[in-house]
Amino acid sequence: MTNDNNVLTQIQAALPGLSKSDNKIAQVVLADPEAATHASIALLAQQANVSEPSVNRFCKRLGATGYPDFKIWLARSLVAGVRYISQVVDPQDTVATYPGKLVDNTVNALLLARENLPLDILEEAVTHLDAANRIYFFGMGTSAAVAQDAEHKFFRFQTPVTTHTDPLMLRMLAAGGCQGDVFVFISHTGRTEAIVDAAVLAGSSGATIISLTAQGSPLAQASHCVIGLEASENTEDYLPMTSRIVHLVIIDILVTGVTLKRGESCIEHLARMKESLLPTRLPLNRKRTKT
Amino acid sequence: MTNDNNVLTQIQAALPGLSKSDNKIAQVVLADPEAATHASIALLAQQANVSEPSVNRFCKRLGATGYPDFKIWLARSLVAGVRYISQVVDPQDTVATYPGKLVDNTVNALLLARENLPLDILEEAVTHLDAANRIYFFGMGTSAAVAQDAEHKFFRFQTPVTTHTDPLMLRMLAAGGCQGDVFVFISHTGRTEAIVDAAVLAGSSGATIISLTAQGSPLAQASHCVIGLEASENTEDYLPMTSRIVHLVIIDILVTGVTLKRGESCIEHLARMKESLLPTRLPLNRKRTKT
DNA sequence: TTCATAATGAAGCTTTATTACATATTTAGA
DNA sequence: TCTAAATATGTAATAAAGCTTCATTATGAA
Repeated sequence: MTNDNNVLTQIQAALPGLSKSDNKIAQVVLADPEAATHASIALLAQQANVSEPSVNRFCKRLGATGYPDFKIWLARSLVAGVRYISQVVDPQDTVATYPGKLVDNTVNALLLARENLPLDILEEAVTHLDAANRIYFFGMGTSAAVAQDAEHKFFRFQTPVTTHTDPLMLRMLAAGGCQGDVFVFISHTGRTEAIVDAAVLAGSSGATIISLTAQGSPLAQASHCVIGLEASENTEDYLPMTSRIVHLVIIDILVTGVTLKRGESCIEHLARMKESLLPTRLPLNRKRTKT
Repeated sequence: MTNDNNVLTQIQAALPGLSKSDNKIAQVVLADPEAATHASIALLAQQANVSEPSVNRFCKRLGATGYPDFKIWLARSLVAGVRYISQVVDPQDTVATYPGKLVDNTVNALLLARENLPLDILEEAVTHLDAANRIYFFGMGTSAAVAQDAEHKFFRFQTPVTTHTDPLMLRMLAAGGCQGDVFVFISHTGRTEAIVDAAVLAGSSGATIISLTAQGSPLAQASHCVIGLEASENTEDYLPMTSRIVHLVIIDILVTGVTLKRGESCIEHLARMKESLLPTRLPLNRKRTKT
């Protein structure tokens, strides 16, 4: 198999340059990939009106070693009934269909991100964050919630952390940055003017600038350490959905990275913090009445 | 196959009651499911030190029609290299391993949630939110970020929305609730005292109480409409990670539900809001220098 | 200990997939 | 427009893989 291990998108991409027989096979597979995983080569050949060797050749051309191997790859492109292709919610959708689509899209975005995780850059970011004297998270709009989540996780380390959304605060803080400060800018588009301006300002202040944003965007260009993500296609029509989820998982990765770097003592510290919350919790299954 | 279409968890669950040979086969499969999907029945039998018919019987006992069918089910339990079983990050992990594990766990949590989406309750929640005169989101700790995200999405509808974390505010707002108010409580554990107290207070105020929390928790018991999620096992050791992601996707579902319910005019409204942000964005790829 | 029951493996059989080769189709050049 | 090479497709034989039957071995209850 090639580096793209999703057979369905691969078939779809190859569709234009396919021969007559291959095209017929592709149609049958795309029409019902689920069924194809259970069909024998004879059945699939019959459904596509081609010979069995044609099916075999089709599989090999796609990079599989043969038909059974192809079926395995195909099965892996179907996640528990999830089509590994982004699905757009449209007005015809009902409660029976759109929730699954939304989950599927999120899962797809995560799987895509997983394949393109920039491990070296993540490691670099972890090193910066671990060594930081002070960490600032900046995000606006949807990314404000991501920044808040990041703060909530990072404040558990001994390093001081703050989160800001006010553009004026951003400018002042950015201008006042110094060696040992780490600024983390979070922006899906990487084109929010206030964020980019602050990043540029911070760039000439001696602070380290990490950004969680779109590859190649103005924000990315203004950063020392870019955790760049491929923008997903058509799923962010009116509200950013999948991108913020991916950002949050990246935050998880950074937090975990710092935790691992600091070792045992840090884990004890985390355990103590968790313990501190116990008195705020009710026992499980104790029904509360009037208070 | 049975109703549980994840072979790995199924094997793990069946492990105790397995015969000697079956156990050996199960060990080999669990040790490297990826490899098992590519192995022939002869190879797998050899690796497990059992005969080929034993492998065949093992597959049938698990509900497959035979070995090839078993391999297909197995492949579907491995999503693009993702093990459909939660993996714990341990101190031996490096940057090459833990990021993938974290993504995998998140994907698994989402797929688990997808299979157990309470569609009728989601629809009910959408109906309440659509009809609300006023919406309040309450969440503390990690759930504060989820609540903020929810506010950021819901404020786009014409309904007034606010988010709060202050326990005193919670109590006052809850006590002052009235018909037409919708309170959305977000809590992973469902046992945060301040949240549960507020929910109980709000319960006798005429307002509608929706909660996004653990099934059967005290918070769930105090709510009219519980979007309950199965707590994931061992992945939330020191920091809540996957649960908040699932909550965010549920928020997406609720937002989308209300959008669909309101129809065309609402989409136009969303488009206008999106358009309003354009002036805050820099053009793509324009490099910023000093500002 | 003995008998019944379940588990396992060996050998042959069936199904399924692959290869080799022949035929048809397309494409490029004269 | 025709011809020749290259490519695509199908037929038939071959090889591989998986399955079934039955004999043997292990296990457990009386």
